[in-house]
Amino acid sequence: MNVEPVEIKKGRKFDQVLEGARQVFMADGFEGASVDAIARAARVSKATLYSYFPDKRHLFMEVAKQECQRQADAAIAQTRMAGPAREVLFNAASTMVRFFLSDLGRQTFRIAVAEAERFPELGRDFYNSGPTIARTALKAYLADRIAAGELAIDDMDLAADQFIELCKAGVHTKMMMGVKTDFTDAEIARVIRGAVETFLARYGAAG
Amino acid sequence: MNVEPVEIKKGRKFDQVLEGARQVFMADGFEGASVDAIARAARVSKATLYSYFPDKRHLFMEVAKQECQRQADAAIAQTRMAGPAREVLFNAASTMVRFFLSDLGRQTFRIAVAEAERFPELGRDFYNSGPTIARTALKAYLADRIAAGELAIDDMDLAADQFIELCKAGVHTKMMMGVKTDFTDAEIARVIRGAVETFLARYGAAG
DNA sequence: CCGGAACTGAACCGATCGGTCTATATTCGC
DNA sequence: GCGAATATAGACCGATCGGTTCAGTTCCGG
Repeated sequence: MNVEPVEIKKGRKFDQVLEGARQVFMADGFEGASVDAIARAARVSKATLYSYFPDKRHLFMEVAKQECQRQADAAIAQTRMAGPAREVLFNAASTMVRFFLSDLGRQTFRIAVAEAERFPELGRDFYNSGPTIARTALKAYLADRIAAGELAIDDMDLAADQFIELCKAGVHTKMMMGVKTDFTDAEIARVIRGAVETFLARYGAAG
Repeated sequence: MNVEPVEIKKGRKFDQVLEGARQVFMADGFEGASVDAIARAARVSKATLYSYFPDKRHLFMEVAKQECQRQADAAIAQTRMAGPAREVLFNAASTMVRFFLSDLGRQTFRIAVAEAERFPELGRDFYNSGPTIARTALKAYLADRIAAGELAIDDMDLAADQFIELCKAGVHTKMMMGVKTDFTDAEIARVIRGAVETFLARYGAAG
């Protein structure tokens, strides 16, 4: 009876390989990452690496998929989705903006966009594990507040997408193109407040 | 007496090279494009190509810069920036959304994001020739409507960025990640209307 | 402590790529 | 039509990369 019932994959260094690959892929992208560099980072021989994965592409896909799940879980756990709209939306916006601007968020987005054409299914996985999760959670909350009479929304899908997009205003594109990489708390707060205010101006159930 | 008085750069095939490079770079990105493929597309020998540009990197930068200028000019010429807010914003949103969703817009954005880390100055050039132009024009118009009493905006930079971002709601990320690549006119119209409505709900000078 | 599975490191392979070079051919000003 | 500038095709080079192979070493359950 094995203490570790998992480990379906045979081999001791499996996790090492994935972790090394994660580091190098996230830092250098798919093309930029060499298999030798990954093997080095994982402190594993190339032969071992290739005993787990048939090729570089599959290794990348595995890392990407795993990374998506990790992000989605973290994001969901972090945000409390109950209570008055202004406060909850503020927290949600805060979480989103800070994720967009984090190293992880930046690298993930960059890789997803850059590799989506090479790996069609990868883009879909990224999207469904990231934006879709946030959107679904947000929509559920919005429905709740509509029922509570606090919001009035005709097109919930559009509203959710607009809110997410508003959280990028002025910072996301700038960062993705390297124009500005560091933002002060004041700058971030401005974007967050602006997103919430604009969203509520449109969808708040004004008297 | 030459019919073509231009050709400041020495060499007859200069434009051919740039045009070929444009095609291949836009189709395959920086890494994906091989110099041989570019020479082939330009119907020029590699030696000729290298007589104009010291290396692949410089060639790419030149193409990128030129492409940015072309886009900015087209966008500005296309949009009429005068008159009532709802109508002008509708037109502006229409132009922006359709550019985002065009092949050119998609490829440009993808390359800018993918290569911004490798070429820091490239990202800046892209941004300053693209989003900045749109933002500046938009801000000028907004100022005009504020003076006319039609809009009330405290933070014009944020407002302009929000409007641009609203034009991406639900379509841009989806397309960049390959989740959905074709959009019906109805879907596009929905995003445009939504952007204008939300923007005006927040910034319209309500009675 | 044995035997087999897992791992190693490094050499190796074939392909691709960016870039150079050369010998020849074409163009163009004068 | 001459001579210089420019263009050509393609061989070539060195480097890198993904992936394989192999002889030897380490690990681990029984």
